[in-house]
Amino acid sequence: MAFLFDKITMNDKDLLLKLLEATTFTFKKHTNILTSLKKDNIVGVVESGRVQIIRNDYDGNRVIIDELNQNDVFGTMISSMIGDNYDIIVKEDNTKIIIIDYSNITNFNSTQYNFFNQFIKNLLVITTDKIVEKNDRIEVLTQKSIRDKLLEYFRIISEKKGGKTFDIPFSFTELAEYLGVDRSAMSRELKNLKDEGFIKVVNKRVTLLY
Amino acid sequence: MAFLFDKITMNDKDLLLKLLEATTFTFKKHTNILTSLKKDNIVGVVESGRVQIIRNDYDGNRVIIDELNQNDVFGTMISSMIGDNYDIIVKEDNTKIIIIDYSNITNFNSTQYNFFNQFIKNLLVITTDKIVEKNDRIEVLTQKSIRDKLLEYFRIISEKKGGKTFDIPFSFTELAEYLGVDRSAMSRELKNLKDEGFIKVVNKRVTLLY
DNA sequence: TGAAAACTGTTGCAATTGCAACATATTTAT
DNA sequence: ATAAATATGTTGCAATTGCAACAGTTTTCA
Repeated sequence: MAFLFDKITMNDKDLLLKLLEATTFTFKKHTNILTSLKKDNIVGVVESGRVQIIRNDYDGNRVIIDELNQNDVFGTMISSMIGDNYDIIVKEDNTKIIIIDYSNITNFNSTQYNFFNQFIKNLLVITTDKIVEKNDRIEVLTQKSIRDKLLEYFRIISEKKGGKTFDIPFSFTELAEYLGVDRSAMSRELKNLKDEGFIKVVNKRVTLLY
Repeated sequence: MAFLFDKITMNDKDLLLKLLEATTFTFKKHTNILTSLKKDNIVGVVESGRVQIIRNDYDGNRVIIDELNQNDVFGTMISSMIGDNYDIIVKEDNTKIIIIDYSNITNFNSTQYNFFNQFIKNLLVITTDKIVEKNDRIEVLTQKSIRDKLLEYFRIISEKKGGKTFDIPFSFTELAEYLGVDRSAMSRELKNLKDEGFIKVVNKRVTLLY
């Protein structure tokens, strides 16, 4: 997995964060990070813990837009979220987040600091990886039936892990949100897939039987 | 809109493209670019013309993953597409595409070339913009009904344009693919929205009446 | 220009889905 | 340890949707 401070020494990282005026925050579980931020165009790095980017529909539906663990990077589009029913919710106590003002990155004059170049290259790799992830999800979401959404989702995970057995990194409630379908309807369709012998499900472990 | 060669002089651009061993191709309409490429991890820039990134389902459904016009950037995840039913289809005659090997960008040592830094910053901005676009589409796709998908899609366009009237940049056939729904069912729901007085549609011009 | 291809609008119908409303089970927080 | 909060599994039912099959229109291109 791409890491934002790859190929940058510890010392250079510290200097870089100072030059970019980065700040580290520690959050309690359930905190909504957005309300704690002053700037609206930032890059966030999860130093430890876990957060989710959520959108709440006008009609009460939740959508998990992103799920972020240690070393994951988010942000740079926060400005488009403010006042638009987005939440960035901390899912673990003592989650530590590094916040960098995005304009400090794009305006940074790197001629004197070699490692900045590596930093921005890393950031580029991470954002392109993220596009691939989004494309995967779009592929899943454009399937027409719940069955096809599940099978497409399983196919993609299975392909990544390189095997017919894998763990779902979600609760079933969250999986339904990820797929954009009703939880109970998904539950029913999972049962159908099991009964018809397409898959085996034990806890969060799925095995494709075809 | 972010432009890959922003703040880079014409001369520097030419030098940059030479240093990155970029190649320009000219394609005829209907060409599938992927089959013409040797490398599988590239950045493409549409110099002129129009292309679409399409995925064909196993069951014959098309999904428009991306739609690219002049100056748009694509690629960097092509490797994950090969053999996975993706097509990059040229939609206009004489479409010109600049192809850059992605590894030439990440491995480039920029200490001697100042403008490379600007280039990679531009690329970063473009990819983050693209993430915002993907998030928009995900938001649309996670709506549960065709009606809500349409309204959410209209809401986002309307918000961008800053007005209740706007043009749909798709054919209706393509819009249905973008929304991941059946074309005729979408057609029916559009009619319902019109009949119920929520929207007005003249050709590709939509007006929100609420 | 003229034929072929692509797009659009419409409708009946069967299949799928969301929703609501439960009962249990599991996890979290004090 | 216990109460509260979340998550899970299930089902009936009404509403929505995909699909198929048309006819008519517009666009493409040789």
